[in-house]
Amino acid sequence: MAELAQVIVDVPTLQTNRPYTYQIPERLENQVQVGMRVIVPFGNGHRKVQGFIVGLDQPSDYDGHLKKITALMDLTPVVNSEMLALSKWLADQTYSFWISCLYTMLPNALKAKSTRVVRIIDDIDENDRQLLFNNVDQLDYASVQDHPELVSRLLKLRRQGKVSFEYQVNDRARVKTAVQIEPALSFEQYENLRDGIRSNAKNQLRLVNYLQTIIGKKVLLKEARQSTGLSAAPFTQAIKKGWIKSTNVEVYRQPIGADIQDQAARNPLQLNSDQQTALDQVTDAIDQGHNQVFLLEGVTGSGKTEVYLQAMSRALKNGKTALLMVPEISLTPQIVSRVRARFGSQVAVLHSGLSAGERYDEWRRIERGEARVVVGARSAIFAPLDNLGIIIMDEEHETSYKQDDTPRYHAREVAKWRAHYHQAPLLLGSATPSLESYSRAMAGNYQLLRLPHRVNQKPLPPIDVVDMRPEVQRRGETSFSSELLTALKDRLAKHEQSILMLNRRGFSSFIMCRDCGFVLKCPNCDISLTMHLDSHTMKCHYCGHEEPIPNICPNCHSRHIRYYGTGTEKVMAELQHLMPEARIIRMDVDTTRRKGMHQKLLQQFGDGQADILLGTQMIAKGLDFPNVTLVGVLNADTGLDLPDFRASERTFDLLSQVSGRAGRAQKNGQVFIQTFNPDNYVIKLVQKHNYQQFFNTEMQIRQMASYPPYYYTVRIMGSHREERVAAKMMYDIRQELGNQLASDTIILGPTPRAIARLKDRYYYQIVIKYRHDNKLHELLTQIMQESQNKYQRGAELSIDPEPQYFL
DNA sequence: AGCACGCCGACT
DNA sequence: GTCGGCGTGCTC
Repeated sequence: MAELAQVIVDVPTLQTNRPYTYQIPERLENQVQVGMRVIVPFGNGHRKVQGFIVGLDQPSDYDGHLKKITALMDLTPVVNSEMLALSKWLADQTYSFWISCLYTMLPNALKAKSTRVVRIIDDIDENDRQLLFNNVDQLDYASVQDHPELVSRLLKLRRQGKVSFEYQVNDRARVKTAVQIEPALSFEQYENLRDGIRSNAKNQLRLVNYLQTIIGKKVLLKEARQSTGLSAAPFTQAIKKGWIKSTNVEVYRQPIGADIQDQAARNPLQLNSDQQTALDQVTDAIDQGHNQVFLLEGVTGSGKTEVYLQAMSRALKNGKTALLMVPEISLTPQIVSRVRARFGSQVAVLHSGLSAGERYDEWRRIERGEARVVVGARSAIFAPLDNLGIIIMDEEHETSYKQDDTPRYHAREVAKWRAHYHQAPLLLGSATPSLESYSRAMAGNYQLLRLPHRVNQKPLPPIDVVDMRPEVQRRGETSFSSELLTALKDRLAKHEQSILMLNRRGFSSFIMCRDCGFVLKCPNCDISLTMHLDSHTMKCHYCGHEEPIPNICPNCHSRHIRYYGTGTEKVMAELQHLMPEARIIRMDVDTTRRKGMHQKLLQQFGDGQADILLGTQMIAKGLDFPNVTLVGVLNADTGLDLPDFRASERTFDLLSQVSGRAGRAQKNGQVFIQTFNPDNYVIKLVQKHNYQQFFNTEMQIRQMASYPPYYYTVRIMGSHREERVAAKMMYDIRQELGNQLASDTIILGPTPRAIARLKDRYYYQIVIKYRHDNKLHELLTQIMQESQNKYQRGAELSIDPEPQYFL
């Protein structure tokens, strides 16, 4: 029997980021297992905290007094051995706390809330008793903690031994239960009963009739009431009289819409030859348990989803499970209902709209093996599926798969880890693959699969690039070229719909000439400079280069150089003025902030309640409206000149995706892209629908500038309330790195971040670009470890591997 | 994070 | 001379 347990405690700090050894009390000896949650005393005050058992009876060189585990929180482990290993790997890879990784992988309901309670243990002054405790002998610490004078009184009383501070850990993981009933008597016995019931006791008679129909079955009380139309009272009576047996059973919370299925999608569709070829390769890997990565490059409308569904179906047939990842924004009811139609009740869906309880229930269905198919957004990569047969990641290039909160993991990397663990294939799908993935496919590390044709046999819509420079010169400031306006009016007359996208990325931070399209760039890095209004300078966030804000364009000497950007509100007003009779729906962060609004607005547009959908990037993804025949991009440039080496790639993705929204069904579509840079290679290649050539061009640029995928990158961020402390820390780190890294490793910075001061802290960063550097990871881990003691108090350090933005 | 220990200013 | 300020270090 195990006597000692290694526990990771819920204290997310550097110094406590390791297992602590606890004694297992005898009464728990037979129950403890690795992966269970526990409550343990921690620290001087013996305060109670939640923890996870990560090992049993492992040797420890700690020779102090060992405390005992207070309680077990679970009957079965909530973290299996795969997840335990994954959490450890994740903490190491992302330089974050083990405990944070464990919580990231689990539903929120499993993170206990702890409370402090102050209790009177000896006679205290009557005044104090009245004032502090309101004449009861117990007090919730949270209610006084913001009143320093009350807190100090309490601390004094504690020193005198008159009150004690106690800690409670409250598990929030609530299992929902419902009453289930079962007939307790036989058919004949109910017949006999009936004779004894007064004929005007209609409800009782109806109940007996009903019970006779469900003999041998168990039914939820709620359902029984629905079928009989009876209130709860007759059932309660019947239970008392022994006519019915009742039990409490566990039920799952049903998210709204969980029963919606797209009936038309129930059966597999006939695949075209491209789809079939792709599927065959994937199913081979599934059958053979081959841990291979596939990259499925398929233009918009090429039927990738059907390939996913049939691959998942194969995994299930082999007795395995399947995981489909979709970006949150594309996780629409349409796609979910399609998966449900194919796989029925075996499907669990994980998305951000679920309540904590619903998410916990879906998680348990997966964990117990009741749901063998999981569809979900980023965090679904941690779904506790056992025996995975395939992992699919749709829109693999989407930046939302990596986010900026710790642990800073990329879902694609976690997917690779899990696919390897299960010896299963990983299928990455996209119309515009990330350069990282595509270059791996080119190098033969990934198997490339291609779907170059749309399933409806229609060509991709023609794209007109509209040069806005003469337009603005002729007509003054406007968001609409005459071409686009004419086309919009034409659709309105034909009762067809249009989508207009306003690209707002990078909104106001860079400067562009309205006459020639010139953008100020860094002479060292070839990256747009960012405007800093506080210092009245243009700064490069890579190398720190700085110059004054120009008044006239250095290229054409025009005075129309200014920061660039327009809001949807303003465009909406202009459009309404130009086309007073058009019905317009505006979609941006403001109009979709309320939960469910996003879906509702799309629904309205889909139902034909508006002629034009005007929105930001969020309208580019996954929408499929057959009546949309016109797509307009109002300002294609905005994203192009962001001070970000991925700006071109993102713009190419975005413009390609939004273009794919036109002409999805029978009617032909058309696309207008308005730009001040009509000669830019990104715009030109979007126009030609030529991903391949975009890839080649962009790769050359990346190679010349030593960016990914030629180099790996890491960003180190340091902050402090005082600027010079933050700067000093980062220069020290730079020094320490300098002498120890590989010769072709490039260290950029330290530079102040774009938002150098945030929440009264100053931020500095170092960016490291490297090819092979076997010392780097270890060195960074060490720097992180040491940072606590080495640098001034109040200094914070974080490390972001492969950051999405360098801003 | 939260608590104790420890060393300096304004009070009975 | 003491109460309590928050800087520093530790939690099995």
